[in-house]
Amino acid sequence: MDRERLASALEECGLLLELKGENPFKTRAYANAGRIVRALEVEPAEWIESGDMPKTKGIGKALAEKIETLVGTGELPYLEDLRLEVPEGLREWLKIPGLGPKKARAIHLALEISTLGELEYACKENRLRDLEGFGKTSQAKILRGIERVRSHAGRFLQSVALEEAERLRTLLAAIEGVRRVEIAGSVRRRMETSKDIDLVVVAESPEAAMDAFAGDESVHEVTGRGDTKCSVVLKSGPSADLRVVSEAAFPFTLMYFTGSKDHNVAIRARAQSMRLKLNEYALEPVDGGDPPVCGDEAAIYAALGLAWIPPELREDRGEIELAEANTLPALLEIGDLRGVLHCHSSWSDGSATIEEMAEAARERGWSYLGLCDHSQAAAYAGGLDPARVIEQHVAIDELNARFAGEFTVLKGIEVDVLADGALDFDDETMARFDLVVASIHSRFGLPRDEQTKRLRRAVASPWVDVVGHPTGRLLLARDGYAIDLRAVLSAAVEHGVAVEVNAHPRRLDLDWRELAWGLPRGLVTSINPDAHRPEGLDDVRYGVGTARKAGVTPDRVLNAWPLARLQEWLGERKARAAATAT
DNA sequence: GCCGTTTTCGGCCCGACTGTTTTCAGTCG
Repeated sequence: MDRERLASALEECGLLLELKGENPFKTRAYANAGRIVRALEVEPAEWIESGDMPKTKGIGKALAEKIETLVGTGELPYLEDLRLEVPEGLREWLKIPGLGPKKARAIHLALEISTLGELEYACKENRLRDLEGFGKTSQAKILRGIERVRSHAGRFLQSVALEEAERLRTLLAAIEGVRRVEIAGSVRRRMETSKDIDLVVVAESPEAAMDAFAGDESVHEVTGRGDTKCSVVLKSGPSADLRVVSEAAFPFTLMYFTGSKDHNVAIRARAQSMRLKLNEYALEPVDGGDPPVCGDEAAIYAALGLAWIPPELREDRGEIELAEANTLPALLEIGDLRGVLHCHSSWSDGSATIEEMAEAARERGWSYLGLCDHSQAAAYAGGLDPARVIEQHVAIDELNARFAGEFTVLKGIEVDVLADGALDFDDETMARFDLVVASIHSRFGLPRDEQTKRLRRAVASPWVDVVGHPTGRLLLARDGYAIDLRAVLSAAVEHGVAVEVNAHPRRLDLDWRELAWGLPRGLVTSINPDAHRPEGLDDVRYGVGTARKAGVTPDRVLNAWPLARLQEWLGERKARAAATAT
């Protein structure tokens, strides 16, 4: 049993206990255990064998026993029983805004229904309206919520959420009397997907700020409004919350609503241990006395004996300890990028010429572009055969001659990894490239062992410099193929191969959690836009967000290196590969 | 369920908002 499956099983226990109406702290203990497992550095079996498992904070006697059973037998009778007790459809109800475990349970018991469809029907039949604790308004709200669950599954890509958040920030900043406005929440932390958008403002007239926010034409519906908070649903799908606070409270509110929840809990516990109380308005001594003056987030962290923690790292994954020791990484910034690798042109499935792509990269201040069109096996994408490769290289040589050293197009390829792990070209053709990205585009359904073996074999090929979108996931659409990713990452480290962070907002693959696992083991990455048109180059911003979440510093990113260093690295690899091939 | 330098029971982060209620429980972040 791997970490993911163990964590899911524990979290499912927590969820089912919640729906059963158990002690909320008990349910939290299971959810917490799930999080602990997901953040493990080792496989569960090793965790148990080493004897560390029962010693882990948050794992007591009961959880230790259940984890041993799960890992040992692959099953947990306790969970099986819970599943029988709680109908499956009930879990879906929790995605409906305003419907939590207590109310879901109350409806289930009173009306003896348990699916989304039944709930919808019950609302339309006015059966919720007459239930104790419910009414006409909440029935209508639940009905709208069901539609929302169906149409959007409740989460949105970072690209959608960030774009909307930035537009709203601009809108609010332009209002007279608005002194400060910032994006908070998971968008600020650059999560790969977000449920909603959070904004915090300081305004001379909160009314005016909320009026502008609620009245904007992008707003579909105003779902709540009080003295300090206004909630809306946007036409584009996400909901957005605006909070208006005083100048003095601003940094506290910003920090609070940036989260993550786990980070906040840990920070509050730290404050408590220092006899301080932290909330979204202030930091105050428990025993009275003057609260420390905090004009910005950095001052709040400083008052808690910590260095300022970049929002992307606030996930309670060790960042607080680093901040305490003042050893937080100097994270990659978008301005650190010197070029991009892995882009397509009209030679395969891109929509722009090589020159147009190169010019677009130049306009963005970069000095090189790794052109990696598809190889022949990707026939659906117009993959190049060996003859077309030679033609393309002539075209690139001509273009580079015109750039006269001011800009360089690298002769790359996104070579298909065939089902058995072999590359899509023979050594003669492979030897022609400056840069090789190896990706899987077919046979996603292979068994986990075979898929792992396949990609490990590709990583071990001396021609390969970078692994492309290593899991093949499409966010909110398709899970990645079954693979032992950490085995692949370990192989990449062993062979000095980089693993890309595919920056397409639908991919963000490699996942930041796995990248964070690889970094202390020596993993090198590359922020690859995988652009199929010039504007696609701007997707690197999402990849940079992902890299920052993982704690990536510029020295670990191929395309943050100056061209000379990159070429030296690629040249050495190619020389070794050529020697092996003969 | 877990935890413990006030330790084996009693607390576990905490405040705003909503919709239902005449004083509050549930949800959310």
